[in-house]
Amino acid sequence: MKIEEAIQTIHPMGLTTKTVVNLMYTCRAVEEAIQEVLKPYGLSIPQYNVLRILRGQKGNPANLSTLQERMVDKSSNTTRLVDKLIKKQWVRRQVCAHNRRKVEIFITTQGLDALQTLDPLMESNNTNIVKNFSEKELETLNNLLDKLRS
Amino acid sequence: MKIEEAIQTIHPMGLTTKTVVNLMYTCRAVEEAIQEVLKPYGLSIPQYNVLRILRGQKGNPANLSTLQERMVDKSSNTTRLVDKLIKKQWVRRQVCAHNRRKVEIFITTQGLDALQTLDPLMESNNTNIVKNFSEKELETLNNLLDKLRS
DNA sequence: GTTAAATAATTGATAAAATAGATATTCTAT
DNA sequence: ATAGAATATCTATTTTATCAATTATTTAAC
Repeated sequence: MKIEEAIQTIHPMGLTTKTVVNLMYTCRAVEEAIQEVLKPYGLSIPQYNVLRILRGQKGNPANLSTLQERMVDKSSNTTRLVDKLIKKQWVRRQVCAHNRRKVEIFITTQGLDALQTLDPLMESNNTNIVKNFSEKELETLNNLLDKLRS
Repeated sequence: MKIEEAIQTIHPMGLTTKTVVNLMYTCRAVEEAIQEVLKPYGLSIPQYNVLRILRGQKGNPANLSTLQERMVDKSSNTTRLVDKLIKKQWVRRQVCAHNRRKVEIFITTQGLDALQTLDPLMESNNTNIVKNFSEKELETLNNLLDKLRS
């Protein structure tokens, strides 16, 4: 469905505005699908994102500021977000020995287990989202998105 | 900047996952820029979106459910969102005469004025976002986004 | 016509997120 | 060694979002 049809706009938008609206609208649609996958596990998208970053550390901890830098959604209070994950026992927090302003955050075994359960669900969800795309189209889309941020 | 670089991922992602992450990351970047434009006016993106929909009605009111359908971000409580706009005196609400379960929402003159002030700011922000794109590239991007939702 | 089901919106209770300001620690320059 | 700036995180507050339950009205069935 074309974006004008999707949001039922009466008056045609300029190509520029249309592109921005389309990006946001499409992103929401994708996020809704992801949220559905995460919901049974009581995880929000930013929380899942943090777990993924921590797993990527391969045993090394990450500071709060490192997490913040790498997060897709940089907004909000990362301390609180991590609090929630600690409550679920999926991550662990300890003060950094070398710089006591810093805090080191580790993913726990239980956190890794949760991710492992989610991996195939996420993978199949993502695959489903792009199911109509050729590899070339995906490359094109990625390049255009990269360009939009430059 | 390529997406892997932007989020500093150590391990390369599959093309599928990469595309989904890229979409979300790029959307956040665009939204941040828009929020900066709206911030001085005390407007959130969904609130702005509602004002735009109401202006599109050209004097005709919209029901809450209509707003919800057309909103880019369908989440959240539309009643309360409209409450905020009423408090700012940018919209007006009245019970629908034909179907008293329904409510009719109108944009006020002050709301139209606010939008008119915002129009050039938004336009130039959007133009800036897509400044490196040819018309053809924009068409391609829109088509790919449309396809992603299908 | 009266009851039951369906629709439209609101309200209330939690939970989550955003923002600004405060606290603690380290670094730098004197 | 100490004051001031910079860094890193945390806390408190406000705002938004989520979800279920409630109210009000209309439609449909009998």
